[in-house]
Amino acid sequence: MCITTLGRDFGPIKLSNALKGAQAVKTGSDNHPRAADVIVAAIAARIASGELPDKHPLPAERDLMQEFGASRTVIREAISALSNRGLVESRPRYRPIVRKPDYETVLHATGDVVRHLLADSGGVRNLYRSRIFIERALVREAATAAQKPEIELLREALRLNELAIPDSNEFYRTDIQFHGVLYRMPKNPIFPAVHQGYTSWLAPHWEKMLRSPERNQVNYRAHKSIFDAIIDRDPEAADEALTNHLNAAWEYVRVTFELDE
Amino acid sequence: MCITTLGRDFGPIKLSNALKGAQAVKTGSDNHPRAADVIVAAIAARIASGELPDKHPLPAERDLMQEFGASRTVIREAISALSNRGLVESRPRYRPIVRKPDYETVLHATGDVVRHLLADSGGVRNLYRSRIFIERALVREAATAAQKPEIELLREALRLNELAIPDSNEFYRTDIQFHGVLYRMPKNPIFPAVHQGYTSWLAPHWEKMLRSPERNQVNYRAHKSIFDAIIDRDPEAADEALTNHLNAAWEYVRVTFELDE
DNA sequence: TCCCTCATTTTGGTATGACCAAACTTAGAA
DNA sequence: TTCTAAGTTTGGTCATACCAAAATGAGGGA
Repeated sequence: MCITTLGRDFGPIKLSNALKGAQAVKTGSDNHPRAADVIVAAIAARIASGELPDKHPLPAERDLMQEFGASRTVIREAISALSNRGLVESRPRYRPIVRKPDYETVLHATGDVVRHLLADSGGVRNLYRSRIFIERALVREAATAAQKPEIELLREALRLNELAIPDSNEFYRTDIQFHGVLYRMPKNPIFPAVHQGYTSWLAPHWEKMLRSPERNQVNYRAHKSIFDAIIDRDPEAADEALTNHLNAAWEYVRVTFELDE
Repeated sequence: MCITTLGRDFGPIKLSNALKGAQAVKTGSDNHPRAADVIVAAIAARIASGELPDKHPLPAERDLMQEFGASRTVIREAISALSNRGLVESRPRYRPIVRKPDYETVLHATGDVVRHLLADSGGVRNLYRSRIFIERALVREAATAAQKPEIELLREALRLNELAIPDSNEFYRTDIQFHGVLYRMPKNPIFPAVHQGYTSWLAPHWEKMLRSPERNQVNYRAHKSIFDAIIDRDPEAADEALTNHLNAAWEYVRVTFELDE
């Protein structure tokens, strides 16, 4: 049992200043001598080196505190930081899972902040405009340099999209897939990650939109004309088709949400 | 004074299961009934609403614990989370400063993870390739639709770049500025943020590279040909000039660091 | 023998309370 | 009035404790 005074610790104790400056040679960073940071760095290094393999659980907090000679408070703070940075994935009562970062992780970690940025309509608009910008470049590239296998992937995605016209949910899914093929064409893992970012960040707006086989039909035709322009090796036409398609979609969202511009 | 047993708390207590499920109606989220999350959300909301204005300090931890009726542990965890997400900026011993997120904040918050991704040469290459991809689209856009004021900005940046040829450090800076004008042209805050991401992430590689007035001269001429193509309204030429410029730069880095491909 | 159930042990989530040192505030000296 | 020193917050850290859910293991039924 523990018998203590109930008072808080607002009583200052004045025997300080004796051995000042001897505490933190740890971080090296000028302005961040936090103990947790060292641990974050150490664990991050282990993850990077593969010593803590992907998908494996982190050691127990109580083990870590022994290992690093730190209090549980600090360990938890470190784990929290790792989690927020996306290096580990921590569900509420489970062992945090190591997650070697990939570009999707980065996007995922930022998701929250981005959602904040989208609070005002201008944010959504900017994000969407950037998406148009990227995709225009993607279809141009596709029209210029797409190889047969990629074309076939796109054709297949288009076919599935057509089949899904009657089912709006399925159409939504295949729609994303179709655009996803575009993002995979440059064979650069960054682009699919960006695509996932776009779809997940814009999803709240898109999903609330009313859908219908008629709308789906319109969108499918847009996809088809993009595809046709690509196999025709006509970047200008592809660019224009894509631009029209996405602008029309934006217009639809704009009206639905009664945004300003 | 406090008289306690020295043993840790590994003694399990077995009178559980009685009032289970009565702890956390708070978060609403299925899998994250963490107390800290509620507080994070609450504070984040205040920041978004402007109740906690940008650049103002957060309330003291001890005040927050009263306000939310939570322990200091939880408050700290919440603040740590906010900090990692870039919503507040916390220097070691100072009051955390509220920081309304912008796109640069997002990039900044991810910086660490991205640096991890760049550990292997493939990461750098992918990032750089994505940069080429974006900038190609940017110069195309510029050549197609740039207005006079923007052209003048670009001209000025080019002029400063030329003046800086003898001074490699200055040249490096004006080089970045020149490209920066390109990123600002679409009038979308996302692009400058991306540009900053590129420059800061790639900086470790670029800065170590040996520079010389001769190299600067080459790069300046590349910038000039890009600029010329833009004022000629020739997207193809601009695209090609930019591609050559960045590929040459990559080649230079590749050789310097003896990367694989 | 194998699967399911239940008791036991770990382990994450949270709360207290305490102490230090650096930042902040303020009152008094120059 | 300005500078300085004392006093007061306040962030960083530690140690301890308890709860409840997850993980584990032992025993019983199919």
